[in-house]
Amino acid sequence: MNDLSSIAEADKIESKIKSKSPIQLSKGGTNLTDFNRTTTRRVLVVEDDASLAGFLSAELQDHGFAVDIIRDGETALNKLMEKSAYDLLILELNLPKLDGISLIKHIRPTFPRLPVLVVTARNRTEDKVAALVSGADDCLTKPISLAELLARVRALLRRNGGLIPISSTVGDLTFHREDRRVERNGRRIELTPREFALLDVMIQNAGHPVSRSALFERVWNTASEPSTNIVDVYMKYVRDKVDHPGEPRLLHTVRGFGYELGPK
Amino acid sequence: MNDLSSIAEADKIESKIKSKSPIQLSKGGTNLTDFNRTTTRRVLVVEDDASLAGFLSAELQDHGFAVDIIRDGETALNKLMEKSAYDLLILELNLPKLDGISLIKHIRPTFPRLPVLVVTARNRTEDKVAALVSGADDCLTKPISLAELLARVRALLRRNGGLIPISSTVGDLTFHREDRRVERNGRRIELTPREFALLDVMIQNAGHPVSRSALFERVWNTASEPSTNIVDVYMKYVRDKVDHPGEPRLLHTVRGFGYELGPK
DNA sequence: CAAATTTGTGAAAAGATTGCCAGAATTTCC
DNA sequence: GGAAATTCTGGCAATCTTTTCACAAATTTG
Repeated sequence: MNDLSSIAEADKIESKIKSKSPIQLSKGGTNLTDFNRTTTRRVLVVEDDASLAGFLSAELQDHGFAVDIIRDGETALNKLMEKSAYDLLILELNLPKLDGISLIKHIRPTFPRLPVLVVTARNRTEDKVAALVSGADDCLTKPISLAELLARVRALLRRNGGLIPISSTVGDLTFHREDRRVERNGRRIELTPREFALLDVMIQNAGHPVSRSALFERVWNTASEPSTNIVDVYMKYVRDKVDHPGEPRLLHTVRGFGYELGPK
Repeated sequence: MNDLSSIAEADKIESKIKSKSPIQLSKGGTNLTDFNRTTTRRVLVVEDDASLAGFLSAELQDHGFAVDIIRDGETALNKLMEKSAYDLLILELNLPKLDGISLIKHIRPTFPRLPVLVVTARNRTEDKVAALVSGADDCLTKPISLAELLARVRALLRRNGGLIPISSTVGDLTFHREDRRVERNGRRIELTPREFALLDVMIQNAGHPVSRSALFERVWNTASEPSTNIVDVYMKYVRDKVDHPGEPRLLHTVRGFGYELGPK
């Protein structure tokens, strides 16, 4: 498993592969957005068409995911129930033994946060709606575009944190989750718990703007909007510790939206 | 026609539209702060039964949607063609002048992605099938359950996974709705909230001209006509960032009407 | 071609958002 | 309990965004 192969490199491969997309997508996406990931995301593909399953599996593995394939709904349900080790479920709707929608309904109570990406045939939009109504998180229509698939898989994994890497690196900033150690350029950065949580969310979304409300929800663990400028204040605290004068800035403002972490 | 069009803002529109004006039920109030969070979704209800139309409209509005009601198919078609200003179409099949299925067939070529939710009477499964075949995205059977209606409307409008794609590509321009990222040719494009909303509407209507008033309605979230050249000014801002000198132009002027996004 | 209409451009005023600070409230730790 | 660290609030200043308006440029019309 070529786990550590940087995703940016994998994206170059992507552009070589002829896209099976109906729409011509831009060349490769030029994704500088996923920085070094140090843990593997585990994906369960439940798909009864062998060739599509093979395609999905190969592409996802090329992009650094660990993939298991199961061909029918019943086996998938058993596997999920006995082993809750997946970060994402990719699901065909027409499945032998237990259809996709029933499968979602069965697993949702047990795994309320597991991201489920549904794959449907074209012209079956009522299925699509039914899937979303019954608890799928996202939906793709055949024929599947590789770029779109990867974009959505990443978006889903990013949304609720997915599987959290033990350590991450953005530019010259390293972030060690388990022992709460943060360094930039060898210099140790001491963060308070909230500051750490804020930088954690930024790290998990490195290269992507994060909205102020998303930050508030995840760092302050609440469902409402911030009623004060608390997010901004903490962003300043973290900035003061991370971005020293003379160093290139890592924490950028996205005006009217939120903040973004990344070299620029 | 006992229109409820007692809303002041409707005045200007009435004078401009030649045929019978639809009931204007959009709630006014351009709130700059909330347009960033959640753009108000605009729903067109085409329903000939006044009481059902009223019910739908009231409930949808209570849940934060802007709703217009039209009572016959022909007027609906005109309104849609004149302004591509809706995010969702809710459609009765039995309509005066132009039935629902014909309406769908007429608008699909122009609005390939507009979500259409059809409402049918019970015991008319052949209608249901016909509607789905001819391009409807989902189907509800009377009597309508409110929870079901809202669930399906939301499913259809879901930014990621519904019918509106998480990211779109036009030529070498890629647009990531979810995380507010826009790139052309690998070059990152930073947009202010309004610029982003404007480009979003253009992207959703790529390949088709969008009228100036439709842009104003959707980007500025209002029911009236622009009283200044604000749309043109913002189009220039977006152009300056998207169409750099030397690159093929993507944002074109459609004289006397509005603008169109697309390679050409 | 000139007049009329429509669209593009620059600049400045008005409006909003974000940065920053000082101090108050809360929690943690001894 | 008290000191220290952390978290939070509110306000003002700096910065950026939005809007308006006057005029220039482009296009259509007569």
